[in-house]
Amino acid sequence: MEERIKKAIGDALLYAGAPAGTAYALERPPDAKLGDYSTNAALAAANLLGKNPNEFAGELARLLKDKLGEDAERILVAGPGFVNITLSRSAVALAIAEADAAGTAWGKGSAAAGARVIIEYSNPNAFKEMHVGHLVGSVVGEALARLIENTGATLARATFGGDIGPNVAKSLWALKKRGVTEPENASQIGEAYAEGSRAYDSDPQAKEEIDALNKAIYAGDDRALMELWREGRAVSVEEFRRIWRLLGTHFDFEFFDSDTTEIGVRVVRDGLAKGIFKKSGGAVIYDGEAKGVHTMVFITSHDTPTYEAKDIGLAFLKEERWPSDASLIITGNEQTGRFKTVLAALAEIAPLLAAKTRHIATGFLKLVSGKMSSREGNVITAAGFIRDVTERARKRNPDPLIAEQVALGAIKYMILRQAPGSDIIFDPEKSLSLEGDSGPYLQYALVRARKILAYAQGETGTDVPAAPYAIERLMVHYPEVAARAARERAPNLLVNYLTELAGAWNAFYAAEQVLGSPEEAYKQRAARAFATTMINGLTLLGIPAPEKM
RNA sequence: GCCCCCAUAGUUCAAUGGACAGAACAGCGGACUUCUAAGCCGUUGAUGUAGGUUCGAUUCCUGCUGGGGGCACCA
Repeated sequence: MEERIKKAIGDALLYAGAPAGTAYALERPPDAKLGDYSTNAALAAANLLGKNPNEFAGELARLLKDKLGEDAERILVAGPGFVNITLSRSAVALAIAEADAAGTAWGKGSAAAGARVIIEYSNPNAFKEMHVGHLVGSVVGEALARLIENTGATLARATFGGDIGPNVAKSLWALKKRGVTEPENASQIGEAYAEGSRAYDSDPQAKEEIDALNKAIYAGDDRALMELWREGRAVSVEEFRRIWRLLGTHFDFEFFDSDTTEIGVRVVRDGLAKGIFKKSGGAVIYDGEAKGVHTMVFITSHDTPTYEAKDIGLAFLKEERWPSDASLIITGNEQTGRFKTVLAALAEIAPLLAAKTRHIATGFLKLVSGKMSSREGNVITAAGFIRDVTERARKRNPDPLIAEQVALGAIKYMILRQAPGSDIIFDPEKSLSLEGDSGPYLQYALVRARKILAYAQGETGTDVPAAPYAIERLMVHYPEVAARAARERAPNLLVNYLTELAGAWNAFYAAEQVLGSPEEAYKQRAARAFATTMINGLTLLGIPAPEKM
């Protein structure tokens, strides 16, 4: 529908003498009473042509009436020169029939058809537990992956975990001290990390031992140590996979630090020879000040690579394993500055690779009670958080499977409702609430529609209402919203839309009887289209669509 | 010290340079033997501050105030 209108506007603008490629917006008017679509095309073109906006809008409206024919019921000029289009009931009915018939294909786009996109997210570090912060990246990354896939792109999901470096040494040091040779579970390793961190900061001798361990891990010669390292890593990764499964995500590539050090060091040394990097105090640095980014160390004076060198290595490794047209990296916003430096350096080493790589920051998850830190051992782990919310959801849903779907819906909604990048503040008590503007609100609206459809026995009433219901007119916009959320990498646009859609459905549900009504057939189709739209939308966000609640 | 981000109802969040700044929670007031209450309807309440650009600024620019993050051998 959107495309048809865009084409009509484009043709009308050309006919009216506006320059080709005049930029304008086609959007939903602020009030549904004004119509289904609104454009500022007349304002934009009149400006360029030096004409009176209102007169030009009138001209555009007449031309559009001609072009759109029976699709438009009303085309009016409003305000400073907006042209508002109200769809005819046949055009709305057509869109609803399309939604109903298309099923899971409803809302699928083709804007990125044929493109290969690799997206990196979640990025937990082995030898630590995943905390609620990782939940943000995992949820946002998966939603973006699905949104982009929905526009026709071929997608690869990648995650990049730290499995080497001082943090790992801290954990191994404590495990060794406890005499552990075969780590049993992730929380044991998480505790060891906290213990090692504390010792590193307070005990000079421990610090020395840990630094030595770190070098030994890079060297890889100590067989017993490497065995413990492998075991510990395996236990960590197994737990990560369990949580990813729970969250409905999976990875085509699980990269580790240890995979990227060699290639990273090689590329940086090569760049050093070309003058891209500099030696400074024995370290290899990228002097970013001239480019307005932070100067950072890539290879330390102890000859070990920093995360920056590993990120460079990873960029090459990804390209080698899965050549792409676009590469997205999702991390917490505290890494924004670091990625500016890494991408500035990469732009000098491999301009094409850098040009297609984009860093996307997610917000920090903050507790009302203060910042969390795995170093201080007062983390809320991802697994523990999900468990708590699920427990809470069980009060209303004895079925553990549904409780889990509701809990995950609540958590994901909380994360995805905000514009990506802004911090998420939550009061554990409040965000556990399943009421109001929330995931369960969307899920519940869907369940109500499913209930009606399940009760339905045939279709008796065949009357057609005089005007389309608000819920129908809202559904027409679903494909545009899904496309825009993908284009702008902003899942919150879809979340907001679905919330509005659920509200419109609930209002319809309260005001209209479906089963046994004179318009039963018509209303059943609207209910089916709503269920289809909601299921597809929730699926794109990675929010479960329960059968019952 | 330098760099980046942010500031919107009491609270948590929305708002491509456009129309009357939207929701939700909390508050206040309603409807209801229903396919219906995790719901529905009504209502009170906000753009930190001083300028600038624009026909039009929450949005762009500058100063100020307040908050967060980052800044060479950590990740």
